[in-house]
Amino acid sequence: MDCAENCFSKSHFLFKHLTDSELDLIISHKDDGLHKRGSVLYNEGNRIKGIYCINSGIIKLFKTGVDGKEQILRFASAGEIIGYRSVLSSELACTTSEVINESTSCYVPGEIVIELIKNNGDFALELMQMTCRELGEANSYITDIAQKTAKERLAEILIHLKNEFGVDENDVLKISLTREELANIVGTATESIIRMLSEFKQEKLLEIKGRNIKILDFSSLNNISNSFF
Amino acid sequence: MDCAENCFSKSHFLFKHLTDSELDLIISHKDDGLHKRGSVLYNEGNRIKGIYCINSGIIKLFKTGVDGKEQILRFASAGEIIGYRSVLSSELACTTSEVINESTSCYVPGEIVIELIKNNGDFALELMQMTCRELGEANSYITDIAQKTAKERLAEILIHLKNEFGVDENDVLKISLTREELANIVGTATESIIRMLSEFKQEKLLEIKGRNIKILDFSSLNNISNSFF
DNA sequence: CGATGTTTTGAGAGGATTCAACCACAGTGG
DNA sequence: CCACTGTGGTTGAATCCTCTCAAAACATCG
Repeated sequence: MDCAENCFSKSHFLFKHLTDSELDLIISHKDDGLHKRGSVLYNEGNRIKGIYCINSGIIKLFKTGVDGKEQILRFASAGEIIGYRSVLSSELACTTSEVINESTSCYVPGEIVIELIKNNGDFALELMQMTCRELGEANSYITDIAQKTAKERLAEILIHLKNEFGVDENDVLKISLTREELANIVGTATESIIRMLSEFKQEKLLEIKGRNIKILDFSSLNNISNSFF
Repeated sequence: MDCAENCFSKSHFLFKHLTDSELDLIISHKDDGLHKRGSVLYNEGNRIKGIYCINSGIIKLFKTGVDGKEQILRFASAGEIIGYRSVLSSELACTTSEVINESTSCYVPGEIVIELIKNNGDFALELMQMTCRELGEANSYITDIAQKTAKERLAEILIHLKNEFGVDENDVLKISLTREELANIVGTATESIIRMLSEFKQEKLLEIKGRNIKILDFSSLNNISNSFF
């Protein structure tokens, strides 16, 4: 439950830039928490006062569209931070963050983060780089979703999920999502996901048992996805 | 052609945080340029060494999809800066920037910007806020493009273009785009844009003369767009 | 075991793309 | 001067991809 391992240590890509006293400052103000599947760290539209550093588990970040349909924008797992966008831009939260796999995280008040940005140039720069990378990924996804077919996008997402979360000892994707959640990433209907998954299964690209997905033919899937991984 | 007015002045949202000596530093290293319609500041995949601050005109930023189709991600006009994402994340440019309306801009070497981030906390914070706002917009657009129909998106874009660039004395949108460019924002086919525009025209929502678009019924268009402007 | 949520399958409707042909217009060069 | 060329805009028809709706199978859990 303590975030010292995955977050506030010298091995963390972002917090490694902090001095010992800055680390002490953050640690003395942080607030650990354990969150079960389905619980929400913050809701779209909330005023967020701090950031969350994820120590374990998986969080999904999504927006709610006009008809109430979720659009999943990204996931966050060990070492990643969420909520910083709203804290830094002084805007309301533009996403809801909900736990997918039971998660421990710690909350750090926004003033502390802003203080660190102002006083520690390396920290500021690293945080900026992180934000810029995320923006680059968002731009790519806009292009994909605007131009690719649902099937191409599903193939791409499956590859992405493997790269981001890896596989277990049986080569099964570590992250397991409902069909609806997959649909809410790809931006399509649940039924379409089901049809495409069973199509991939028939073509021997995947093996599926419930929510467990095993990629059998990575390169064919990669070809279908039309991307450059 | 001098960028002192729109960029490097105390009235600029970002550069106002600089001290006089920092402003002098940036001004002594900047490089002004005039760019005609169609000219490209940098291409997707380029390694960018500095940022461009736009003094006048309009630039479109787009990614090129698999089949060579452009996806326009945003526009930049007076006072805005482009290229900073790649400079700060140390990644290759993820977009191409092409001039739509003849533009003057000035180039500032990346090292200067990074130096300023490290040394001036307020500047760093403001730049971060700008990036975070852009990220928020990108997230919204992902949701829109994934969930809305092409018609809803077109209505939304038209409203957006009016809000961002305004209208002239005849109430005509100041930014004029080809049908293809509109299609490349909305994420649809050129023919679809043509059909939808003439549909809007028939319903007396718009008046169209070539590339000049005049919004006659803003609120109906806003209703169609299903958004919260 | 019933109750609830998830997954699956089918059929039909609808939105959007593609392809093709055609027009308008501006610029080029013989 | 006029044919030639290229770009941008328009329209129609056929096709295809996806969505929606509905119903049934399945799973999970208290």
